[in-house]
Amino acid sequence: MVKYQDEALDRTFAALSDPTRRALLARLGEQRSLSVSELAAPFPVSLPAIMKHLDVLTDAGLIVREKTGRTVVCRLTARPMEQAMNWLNRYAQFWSDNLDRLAAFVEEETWPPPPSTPLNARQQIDQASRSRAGSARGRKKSSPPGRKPSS
Amino acid sequence: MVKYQDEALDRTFAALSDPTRRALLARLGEQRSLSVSELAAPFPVSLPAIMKHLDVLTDAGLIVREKTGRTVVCRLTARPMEQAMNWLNRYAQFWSDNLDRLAAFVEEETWPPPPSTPLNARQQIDQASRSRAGSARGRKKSSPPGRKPSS
DNA sequence: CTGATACTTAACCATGTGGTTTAGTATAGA
DNA sequence: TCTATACTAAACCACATGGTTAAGTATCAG
Repeated sequence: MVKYQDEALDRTFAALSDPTRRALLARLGEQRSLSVSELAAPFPVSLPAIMKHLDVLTDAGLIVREKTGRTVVCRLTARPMEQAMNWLNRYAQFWSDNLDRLAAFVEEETWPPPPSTPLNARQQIDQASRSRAGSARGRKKSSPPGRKPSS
Repeated sequence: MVKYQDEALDRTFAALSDPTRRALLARLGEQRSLSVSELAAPFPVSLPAIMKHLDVLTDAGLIVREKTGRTVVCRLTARPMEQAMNWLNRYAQFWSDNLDRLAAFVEEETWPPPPSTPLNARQQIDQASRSRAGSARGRKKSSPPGRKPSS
């Protein structure tokens, strides 16, 4: 039943797992619509390589392409991203919960400084993620208000 | 500079792109700690196959394994998930923004019926996506923008 | 018509992924 | 000590991925 969603998630996460593709999406996020060659220009790989990435993104439903004359412009679509977000959100509090227990010995690592946290979009989302956002980065942080799910 | 993060995202998204691995994570979310064989039991694949999945998850930093005697238990860690969330969040409104412009002709597609909308997490997100959420699943069957490759 | 531009297809290659079976190591228990 | 249990390692396979080069096809500009 939830199978279609499942496959959509597969493709979405798989599509997002490549830095080139994430960069492509990011550019489309800023420019809203770019031709294939404009899109490909900044990357050090061949056009066909970019084409394949665009195929993957199209396949995942993350972008659409429309041809006008001989040029093809790409634009973002959002639904799959949403699904991905939903999946992550669904388990978010479980993770934060576990994180608290693990925090002790996982808190080393090589993290770069808080990277801009650029958008206000964060504000909406933060309502859902604050509970762990705090504990995860600023560890220490006593038990977050997040509810204890199991047991 | 942001390179480490980048690779971490690669691995995180890649790890999440497999349904078996998502299911493993989900179970760990509910049980908090399970042995390798307990973890593997419900799945129709061989133990070594599960082992490989666990390798991938470990590699992505999504779980940790600790050995006690001859059994190995797995637990979740949360940071990579957070990063993934952050990445998605960062672009969330760009997408919804673009989606609004696209809504018109993207509203076909083959999406399954509104599937349970399981968590309240959705409510927060909806603030960002509502505007298109409605129009997006109208499903009207116009011209499928899905690529017409040949000819 | 000619040629450049914009994209697509095809063929190929190296590597990675998800799975198998088979064999191994290590610990718990009789 | 012997054996079952719990996990790991190795070798192999089919197929997907990310890249290449080279050869199309289609459209716009002269």
